[in-house]
Amino acid sequence: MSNAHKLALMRHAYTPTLPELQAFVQAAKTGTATRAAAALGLTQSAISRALTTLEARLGVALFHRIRQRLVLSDAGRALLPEAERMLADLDRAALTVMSFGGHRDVLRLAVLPTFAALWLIPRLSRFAAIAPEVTFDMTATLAPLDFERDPRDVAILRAQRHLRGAQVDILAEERLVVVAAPALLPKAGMLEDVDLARLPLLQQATRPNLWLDWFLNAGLDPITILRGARFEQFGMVLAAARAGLGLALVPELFVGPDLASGALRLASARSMASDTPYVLSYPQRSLDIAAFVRFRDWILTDAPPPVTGNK
Amino acid sequence: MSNAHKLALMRHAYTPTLPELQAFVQAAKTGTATRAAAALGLTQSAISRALTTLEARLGVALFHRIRQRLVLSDAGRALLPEAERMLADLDRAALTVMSFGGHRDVLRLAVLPTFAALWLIPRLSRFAAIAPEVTFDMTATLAPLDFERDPRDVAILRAQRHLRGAQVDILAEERLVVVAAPALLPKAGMLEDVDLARLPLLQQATRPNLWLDWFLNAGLDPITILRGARFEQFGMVLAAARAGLGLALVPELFVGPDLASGALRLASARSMASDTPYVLSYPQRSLDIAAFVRFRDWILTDAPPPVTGNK
DNA sequence: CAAGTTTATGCGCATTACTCATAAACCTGC
DNA sequence: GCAGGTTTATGAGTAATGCGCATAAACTTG
Repeated sequence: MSNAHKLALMRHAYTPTLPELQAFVQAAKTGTATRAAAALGLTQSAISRALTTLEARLGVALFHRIRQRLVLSDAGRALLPEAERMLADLDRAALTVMSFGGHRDVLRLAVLPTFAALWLIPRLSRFAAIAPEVTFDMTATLAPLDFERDPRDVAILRAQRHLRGAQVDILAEERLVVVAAPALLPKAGMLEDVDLARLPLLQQATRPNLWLDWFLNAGLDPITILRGARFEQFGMVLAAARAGLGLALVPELFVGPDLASGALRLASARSMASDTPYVLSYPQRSLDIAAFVRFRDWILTDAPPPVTGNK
Repeated sequence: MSNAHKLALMRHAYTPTLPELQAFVQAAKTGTATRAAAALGLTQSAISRALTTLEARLGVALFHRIRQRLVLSDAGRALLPEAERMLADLDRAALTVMSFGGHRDVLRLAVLPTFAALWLIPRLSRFAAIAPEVTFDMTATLAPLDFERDPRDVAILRAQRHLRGAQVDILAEERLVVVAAPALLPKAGMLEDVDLARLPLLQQATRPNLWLDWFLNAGLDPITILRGARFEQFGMVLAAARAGLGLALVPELFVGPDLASGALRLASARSMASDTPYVLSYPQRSLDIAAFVRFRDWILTDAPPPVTGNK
């Protein structure tokens, strides 16, 4: 018997099984084998048996049996967060992989949520038309990825031109414009800054300085500038603007559809540049993926610029 | 049938089993079911069967079968790092929990490796005498822990007096002394700095500035100061010093045993203070653990100070 | 004290994991 | 081109595991 074989047998003996871990986690969370059984669709004796075999194989008590309750021991307390995470990881991994079904090439992207919703996803049909065999696994991110640890293929976010461990291509500079529902604006023309300041200003929680920057030279007090409902994502801000709740200062990239439909109008003739562009960032290893290379080439050259102004 | 029951059945259907994951990872790494079988102590048909059931339950091909080789598909490529990590996590969690066996209370500590080896562990017998039911799970660390993510109970390291998300108690200020094997030193008296500089100076890789700081006012060139064998941990530095390889500039905390035994002698009459103390850091939740509270009280008040000089 | 709850366990069955044997496909050296 | 050796996939059957049913014992509650 080879050493690998011996090691595999030993590991098989002490490694908990999934049914055991599932029983353990539910018993730990509910405090009784009976309730754990209900949660797992098993009988109480199945749970009891699983806990017994788990404790036997690990050689340690995971629970104190105290007056018909299962109370975690120190060992059980140590195992619980790790078991929960492992079961969650397994579930997530399974669901992630299952989403690959039916497609040959899958790109895994992490994208700023509103950028994804308002800029990228609406354009994906053009990419799908030229590369129908490629599909996407898209997740939201607000921070750069560490591609040495993260299995994803590419990130799209606002970032400096250089990121550690990644190549960076500029997608678009960010320019911010002021928009509002037409009902909130005069019938014709644009508003001056002093006029803008009289209206409610919708705030973006992750970009709290935007209105301060906009009104930098307007001589207004910060209280005036910062009052207004606060929302966590630009998508929410835009929804509030469409609802007539106030003025929205948002990336020009995001307002094409609402301007085109008339749901929103520009409220000021000027715009404001941001110092941080939207970028595509990806690890060297992604260049070996044909689907990624096609996507990158498409997004860098073929994606048309955003639409601005009423048509 | 309750909703929880229905969900459990669905999840049971799509969740990979451990044998399936193990077969998948080995097949992915070796490229053939035959070699995976050898690694796992199973037959080739067991591997083939496991891969088939895994792909069926996930509804996606994890391998391309290309001329009698198993080549990972995109889905397989996505799953592999996660599956490897999950199996490793499970193994580590099992081994960690198994080490709790036989003890009622376990403290999980992360400690600087040399501090553990030379200061803490030698004193643990005194703590064990007053708290025999407490045992330890001790790991090495060089960096502060993020206690929101890390399940461990306490860290002992050199750090500033304030750490995010942790309470910090000062254990000891660090003072550094110069020691050497007696054979390397004159029969009596201490050396002046100019005399020290003529001897080989043992370097500590993670503390490269120590000798620079020591000789700050000695007017020596850096080349003289920095030459010498380099070691990654103080334990290694001390071993080299005992071997007569040169002078060691090390924390006074660590040299008690060697000074007491005569294996090392002080080579200079002066010492040098460091600006960063050794601290105990721990999250609020650890205060609910009786064993931890006893340990903290012991180490802060009862642990005797280090021994300095020949006795 | 009765009725209802819990856990642990004997017994037996259902399901899963695996082996053995083998067909089919592929590879390599001659 | 062929023999010998490799691989995978699969039918058939066995071993191991997971689980349900029933129940004793212990505990809880009104």
